[in-house]
Amino acid sequence: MPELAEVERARRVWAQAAGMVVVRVAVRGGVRCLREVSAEVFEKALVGRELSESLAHGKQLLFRFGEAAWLSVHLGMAGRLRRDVPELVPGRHDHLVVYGERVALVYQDYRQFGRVRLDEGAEPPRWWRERPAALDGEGLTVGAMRAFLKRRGRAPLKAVLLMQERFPGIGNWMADEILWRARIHPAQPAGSLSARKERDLYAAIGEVVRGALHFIAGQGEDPPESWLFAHRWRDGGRCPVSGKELVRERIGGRTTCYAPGRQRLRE
DNA sequence: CCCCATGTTCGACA
DNA sequence: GTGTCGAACATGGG
Repeated sequence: MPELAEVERARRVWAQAAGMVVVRVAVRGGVRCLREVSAEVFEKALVGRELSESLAHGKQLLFRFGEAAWLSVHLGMAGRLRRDVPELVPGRHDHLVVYGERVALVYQDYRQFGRVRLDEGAEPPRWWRERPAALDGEGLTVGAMRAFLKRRGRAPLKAVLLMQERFPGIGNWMADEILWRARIHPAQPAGSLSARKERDLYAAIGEVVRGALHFIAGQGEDPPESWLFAHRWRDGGRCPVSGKELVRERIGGRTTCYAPGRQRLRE
């Protein structure tokens, strides 16, 4: 689930409990996603503190407890955040539960590709302060995008769009959606776009990001049938514009869906 | 049993 | 050093 819009949705789930005071923390020992942080460290940092801030950026989540404890969550491939009852007995995949009087905040992740960390300090951790420009609003400029594409000139665009250092929050389906909308073949080398195609790509990034946030984070529903999203995993799925059969192929190390004809490789 | 999965990282190799 | 690619991570579903 977790690309930028699902991550924002997850943020809102915990943010609903803003102000709750932590009474207890439960941690599953020895799980990969909690790595270096022990139960005692979580307890010491969180108990008695209130959930004071909830932030999301790209695929990163950051929750502040009290003044100086920062709990960060990356959902990996299968992580989810939920609220549950304060009597909750953690299930097999509930790796971290932060209990308040009236609610429990749960991090669950059956594949354990996610990651939870704890940082302390009056300011957000360094990695957060140095995060790349966001993709909604005016954060990413065409110039910055173009420079990045040139630097990764020979790599397929599909792979480049997945690079979080420049396109934070874009994942497999959003990258496909963006290229489909911009009518660019996913294997097109990043450095080979015409000025016009660069503008198309830039516009498509903005549209897909804003649309995904609107539908998924805002409304809590999937994007409409007019998006590639609704068709990409169906066998025999067809391009919602041309009606032609979609193709699935491995490009840039990931399964990629595109509409041949609409998205052609060019010189 | 085999293959696949909305992600990241690490080691091998050019 | 730079850049790319596949495997590995842990689990479940088809």
